[in-house]
Amino acid sequence: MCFGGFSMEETVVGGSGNDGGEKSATEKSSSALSSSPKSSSDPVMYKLVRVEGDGRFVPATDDEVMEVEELLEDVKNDFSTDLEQTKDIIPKEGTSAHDPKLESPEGVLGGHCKEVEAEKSSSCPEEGRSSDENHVNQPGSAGQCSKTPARRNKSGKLNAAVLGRLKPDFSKLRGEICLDNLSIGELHETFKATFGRETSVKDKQWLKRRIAMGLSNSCDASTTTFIFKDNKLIKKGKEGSSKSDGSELKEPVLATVNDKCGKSPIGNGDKPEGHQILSLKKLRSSNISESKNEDSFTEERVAKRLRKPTRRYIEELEVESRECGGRLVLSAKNSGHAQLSPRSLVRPFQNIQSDRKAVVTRLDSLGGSGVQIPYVCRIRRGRPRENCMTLMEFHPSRMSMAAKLVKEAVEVHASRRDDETDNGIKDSIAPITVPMPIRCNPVPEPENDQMWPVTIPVEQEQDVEKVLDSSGETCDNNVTIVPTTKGGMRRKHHRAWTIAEVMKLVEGVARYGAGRWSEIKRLAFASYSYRTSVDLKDKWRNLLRASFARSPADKGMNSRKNAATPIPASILLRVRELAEKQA
DNA sequence: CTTAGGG
DNA sequence: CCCTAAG
Repeated sequence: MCFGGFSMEETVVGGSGNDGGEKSATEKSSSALSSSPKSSSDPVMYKLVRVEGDGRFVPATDDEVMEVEELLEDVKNDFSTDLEQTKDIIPKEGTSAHDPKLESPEGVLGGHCKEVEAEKSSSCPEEGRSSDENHVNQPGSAGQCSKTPARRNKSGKLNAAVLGRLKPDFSKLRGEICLDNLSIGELHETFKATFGRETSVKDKQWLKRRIAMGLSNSCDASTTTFIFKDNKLIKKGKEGSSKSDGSELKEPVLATVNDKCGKSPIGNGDKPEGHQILSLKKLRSSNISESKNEDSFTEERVAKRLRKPTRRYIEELEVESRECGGRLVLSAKNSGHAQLSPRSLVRPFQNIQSDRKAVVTRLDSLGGSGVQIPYVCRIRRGRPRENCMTLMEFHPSRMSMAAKLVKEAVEVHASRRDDETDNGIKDSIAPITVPMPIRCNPVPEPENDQMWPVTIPVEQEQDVEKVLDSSGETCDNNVTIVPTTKGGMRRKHHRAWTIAEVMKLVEGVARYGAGRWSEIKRLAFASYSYRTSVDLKDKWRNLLRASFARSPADKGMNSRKNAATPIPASILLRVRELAEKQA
């Protein structure tokens, strides 16, 4: 679980999001910092402190304490071991890990805790490992790559624990895992520990793949140099492809995955926005490679998937992910919220700010508004005009309503800008204001269907069309939901063609020729920003069909009530002429 | 991005 | 109407 990061230390950090520019964070520190790893049964006391920019610990305020209290309350019993490890996640100046557990022969774990600090600002895997040399005080530590994953998994486990109030079973995640030998129940446990959520899937194979991928999903598998073999991660390539050495494979099952990936996508401390975005890229790809097509998944496949999945693929993935308690960004985040606190839903934006790691966000600067929105893939690129009602109907999922609304708001915003550009209308756009309470009123006016108090210019052409539109089909309220295969749903916004539009289209075809759709759109359809060139083409196709089909004889179609714009025969005739002329 | 064609 | 493969 490399996103929706909600590890203990992060939670605490988030709880004190009152750093007014001052780089400070609140973290808890263990009063038993020096305790040995085996003393996990010892009573441990935790004190909430803020870490100032210089590393000093400052006692937390009462508010801060209260912020985290209930969280800790719920989980502290489960964290006898977790907290033990957390202490090494919380970097402390000059503290070196004495934990023998943390000093594996490879120095894998010993080094990483230092790196955490510097990782805050380190960069993307493709750019190579960040060379924040100043922080690595670990002589003879193993390759940098191997450190991070170890931490990641550790954090991942913490996340899982906090998110799902689950007791992570580290023994299952530590060391080599032979998923083959696990029973369904054990697989479920492992799954739980890996993803922080339950699963009811009984399919052993599926579980194994999920878990395997889950453990390796922190980066795009295609960029790794590891492959799966017998449910173990094996480094492929020159350096000992499948050493039976064992020592090399012990920890690596968890720790090797990120060879090239570098740092953990999980948030540490104050992360620059850029970092989040980069992480998200990884998240997306990992999501993609993680699920779907489970059946055709093979070991090598991890490294094989190079082609960027199509949008539809992603959508379907989203659906699937939802169905099985998905790990997709939003779903996962939301499920986490649901379990964490109902307040989350009430104040989504505060959460974004205070629990930055819990809500995967990106900074969106559409219209210069600079809104921080939950990261979602924009499925719609064209005309995202769905109003709230249809939206809600469409997404009965656990996807956070707030997230959806914000998403749509931004999309609408974006589309509006497109429209303006199309029409050459320039106007300043008011900053998006996202209402905290979720209220949606169906707005009939199509060009005003954004549900946000956003000031946006209205094209005057709309009024023109309203006049011309005999059928009164001006609003695209009629966004129908069409079922797709795979059981998913897809929005289909329909906007009936008016006679005026058809006439313009015919005229455009006559003038510019069929096929020059972009020309026609630009010159004859400048007013109708919602008609794309593809729409024109489709409509023309339909017109052709209609004109040729109906000309021989006006057959029984008449009885049918053609409420939707019965195209006048004259136009049809014209269409036929044009078609023959061009053919 | 545009066009063409399938769904 | 939507999606995608080709220019």
